Amino acid sequence: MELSERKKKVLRSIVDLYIRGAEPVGSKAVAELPDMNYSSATIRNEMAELTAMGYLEQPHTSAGRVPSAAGYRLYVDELMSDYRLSLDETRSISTAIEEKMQRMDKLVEKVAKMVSQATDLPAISMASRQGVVTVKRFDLILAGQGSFILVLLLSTDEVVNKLIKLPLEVSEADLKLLGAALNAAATLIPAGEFTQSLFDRVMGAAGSAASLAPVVLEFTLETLRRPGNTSIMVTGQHRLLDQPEYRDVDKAQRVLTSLDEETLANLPDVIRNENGTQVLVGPENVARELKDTSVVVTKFDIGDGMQGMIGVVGPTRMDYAKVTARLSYFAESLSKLFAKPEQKQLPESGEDPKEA
Amino acid sequence: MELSERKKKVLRSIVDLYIRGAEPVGSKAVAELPDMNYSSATIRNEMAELTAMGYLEQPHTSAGRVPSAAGYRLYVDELMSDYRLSLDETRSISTAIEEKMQRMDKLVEKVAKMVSQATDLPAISMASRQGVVTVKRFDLILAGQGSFILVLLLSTDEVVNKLIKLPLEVSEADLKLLGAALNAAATLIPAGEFTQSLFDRVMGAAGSAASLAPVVLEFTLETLRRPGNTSIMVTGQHRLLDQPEYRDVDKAQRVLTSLDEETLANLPDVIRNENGTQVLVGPENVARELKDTSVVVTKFDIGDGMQGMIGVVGPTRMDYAKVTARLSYFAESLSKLFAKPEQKQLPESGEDPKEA
DNA sequence: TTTAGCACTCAGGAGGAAAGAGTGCTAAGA
DNA sequence: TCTTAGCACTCTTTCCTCCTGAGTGCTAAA
Repeated sequence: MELSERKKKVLRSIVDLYIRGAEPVGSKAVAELPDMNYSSATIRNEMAELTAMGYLEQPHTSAGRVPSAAGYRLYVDELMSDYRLSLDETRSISTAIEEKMQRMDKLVEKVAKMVSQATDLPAISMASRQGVVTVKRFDLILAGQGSFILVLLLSTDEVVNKLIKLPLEVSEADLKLLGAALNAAATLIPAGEFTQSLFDRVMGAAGSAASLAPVVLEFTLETLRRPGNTSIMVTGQHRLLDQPEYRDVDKAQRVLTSLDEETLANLPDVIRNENGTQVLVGPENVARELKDTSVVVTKFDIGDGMQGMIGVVGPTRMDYAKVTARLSYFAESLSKLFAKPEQKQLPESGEDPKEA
Repeated sequence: MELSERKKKVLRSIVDLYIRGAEPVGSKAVAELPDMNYSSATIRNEMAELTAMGYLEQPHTSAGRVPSAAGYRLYVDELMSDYRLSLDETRSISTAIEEKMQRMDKLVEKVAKMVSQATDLPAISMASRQGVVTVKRFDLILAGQGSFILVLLLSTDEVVNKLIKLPLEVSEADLKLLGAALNAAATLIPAGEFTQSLFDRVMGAAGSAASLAPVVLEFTLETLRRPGNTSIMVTGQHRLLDQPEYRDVDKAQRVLTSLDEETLANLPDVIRNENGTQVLVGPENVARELKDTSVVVTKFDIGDGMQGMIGVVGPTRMDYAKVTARLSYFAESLSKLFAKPEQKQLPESGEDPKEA
């Protein structure tokens, strides 16, 4: 059933007011809004109906109304006005991103911090491999007394290295031989196809370096198998306590705990596959502990089979418009950054700074 | 002035009781302890004196006593009984550590998680270089169309790599030339001595690859300069909220915030240089925000010029004996692990499992 | 269809009394 | 001289109760 325009307007106003004030909204407050040309009694009737329809809830008889999960859902999907980032906001996000980020996991960490700071909420950041990874190239570098460096160039263009120490002396020639054997037999092979016969083949071809092969292959296998979500990072937990709904320590703790635990590993499953920003309102959420909490997440492309995800966690009452806008901007900026790593371009935006 | 044995016994009992109960301790509670053979009145007199001496405090007239910072200090330095780890505890710590930890920063992360779990408090973990770092060896590996991998073997035996993409084509010969130039001119040179003339020398010797030199040298310099504390990690913040003193959200938030911020960068300065476990009681602490909080830290050796540090943050009332015991055990285990990476030995302990 | 008015509900704060915990002091006992 | 029992006193905490005010739903009039 479609809502009347007026009902939508009332609902939107209530959610907006509730987002700012964190307190149940009464009919009078709504009636006093500048462009609301009805009396509180009229609003009251509308509110009663919206409550009956399940979009609003009443904490108790004589309190105002609070949006229900369904109410938020509607708000997020249809009612909320676009939040335009101000020039200042885009600028500070952009310069933050431009700081070069070296490694994958450092990136995840930094992005999480920036997002958390930009939204004043705890943030999640994650980077994961998509699809199957293989080794593009093996390199072995002698590093002195019985140790060498193994360098793997992966199909994702990640470079992984490991210093391997062995009790026996290793010669340059041995390493060359082993390197050739590995590059011949084990490149472009996914983890699933690392069979015993592959091990045997490498060891056969490696001649005097055969004894080194197992260590190298084990490490390679481990690297290729490493759980898809290479790194995940949560920061800014303390910002949760800024939110009035988490002045209740128990509530706060439940949420913080489930952020700390591996609950978040499930997050990817919940996220729809499309790109774009997605809002998980309260009960739609990953973990039961998060049922009074909303999660806003966005995916972005890192290129080369890697996918990134950033998100924030906050009260269902959070300012979806603002949070969504900032997250999207982040995601967009990051995608562009990775698309053309040489010429760090950032999306144009914020020409007309104003808030909605 | 030395305290009488009885005063010490009373003080210890009060701290112990307060640690368990988190509530001011009255004379009656102390008198009722199994091996306390005095009446509450006697205890009361002792308590009055201990209060006058500054070891105890009274929240208000009719509450029991609470240890003052000086009281905790004395407790930690002299009174607390050794906490013997139970067999179960040592075992679970040991197996946790035995899981191999790949990279330095992963290690820091894992250790922090384990410590936090073992102590039920937020934990800090940190690994940092000691002294000056240099490059032991440069390697450049061709990686296809205009990109190559730079591999640095540092004096700490860390291996750092970076995939460098350049607009121009790079030839194998160029890389060889550049590699030779780098190894000749820039190995064993600390960051402080990366002068312009060194840049010039490398570029001169690199011939046709001269244009690649600056990128490589810049990255090297950055790596060598990277702040001593390579990685720092804080986890388990949510456990702080378990402690009754942090049911006060504002207090909790202040502490969490200062954990999140870079306040911790100062930690190394505060820590005495000796090894061993150190307790920072309340006001002795790093940041003003932590004045109602204690920090227990231990250093451990990672070898090769790297130093590790683990610690926990909790209420001044925390169970120092237990926390100290667990931290020390962790540190000891980790040191041993790094001393002989091949034969993972763990310290013997917990033969006689019992709590003090 | 909208609005004014009114009776009703209920959370939250203020005030006050009572309970309970703990103290310090005094005087008696070992 | 040291220890302990007893008691008056202090102060927090808890539990009432009462009151206020915000907000509602309903009815009747515009």
